[in-house]
Amino acid sequence: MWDVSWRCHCKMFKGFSSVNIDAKGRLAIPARYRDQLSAGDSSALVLTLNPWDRCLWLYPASEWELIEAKLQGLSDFDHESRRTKQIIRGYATDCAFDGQGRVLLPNELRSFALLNKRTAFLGQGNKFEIWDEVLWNQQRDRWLEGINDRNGSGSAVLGTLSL
Amino acid sequence: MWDVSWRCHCKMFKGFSSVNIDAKGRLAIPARYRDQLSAGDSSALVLTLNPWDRCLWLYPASEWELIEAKLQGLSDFDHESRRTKQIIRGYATDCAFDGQGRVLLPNELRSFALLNKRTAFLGQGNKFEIWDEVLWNQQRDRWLEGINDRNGSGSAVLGTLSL
DNA sequence: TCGCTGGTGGGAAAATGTGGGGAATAGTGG
DNA sequence: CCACTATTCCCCACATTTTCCCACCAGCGA
Repeated sequence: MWDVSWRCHCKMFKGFSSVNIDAKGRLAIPARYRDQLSAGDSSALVLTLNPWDRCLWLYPASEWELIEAKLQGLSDFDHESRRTKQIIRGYATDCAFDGQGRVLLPNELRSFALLNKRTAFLGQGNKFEIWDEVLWNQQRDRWLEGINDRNGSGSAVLGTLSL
Repeated sequence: MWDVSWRCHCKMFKGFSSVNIDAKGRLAIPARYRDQLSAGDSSALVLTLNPWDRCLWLYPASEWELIEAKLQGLSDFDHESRRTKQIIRGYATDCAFDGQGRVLLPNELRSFALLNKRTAFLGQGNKFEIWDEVLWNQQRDRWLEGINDRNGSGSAVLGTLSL
């Protein structure tokens, strides 16, 4: 059995940025994240699909190692696990940013996530999520509306959450 | 399972202040809170949105760590949990105050909370809430009017509360 | 009245976002 | 195997935004 459970990392990514993808398909990483992402010397990044949402995930290479290990541990006999592995690993792409701190998004990934120009860039703990901005706003608003309706009846998970 | 349950903190924030946001989007933190907020040396703060109301939350960085830990514990396989993480973490923004004790509110957050100039600044235990003043007054009045109707029938949660 | 503290405004330097040219590389077909 | 095309990469230059800092005003207590 594998035990690549969650570790405490110095830095968790968080925060929202509205960024543009230029005509060449380059996405400018907000400057405040660049140091964290290129941990030390290597500016190696891994870009892949989010298996649950129409968006991309961007990992620093060091974090990706852990994901890779976790995937390794998933059984091939379980249909769900097999698909997850295939998607996440199958579309994982090495990338790095250029002198201006931009990464070139491969066409396949860009079209999967329906990315055009206006793009939402979200810190999500060990990774970043990259959404088409319109799509992201829709998701967010739907959730925010829903959360009030669910109030009281609330979900089991969130019912106990005190923020 | 995580057990980051509620702890007793030295200081709980409370109290109301009416503040202005200037033309550059800077909010002046009332001076009496500054020492508490910048616990010791670090003036690090985290600003995010309140998922239940149209207002912002301002945490001292140390408090945010606890929230971060709670979010970390939520599973990615549960849809509801995933959204919660995405929203709260996705909009969490590091900030700090400048030499004059002001914080710059990111545009995204300011427009989410419909903030203009007149702003209500409310101590809420481990955090502050930042409301558009008009909106806050409306919410408050509506609540105060409604509470008479609810008397007796009351909510299950509040039913047991003795103040 | 003076001096202090807290709130407000704004200017200028520095950092960041954006576009695009052209060399290098990879991919394609004859 | 070569030539041609398309893509990727790396660099420079410019416009804009952000950040930092200084100056001012208003209120309060001594």
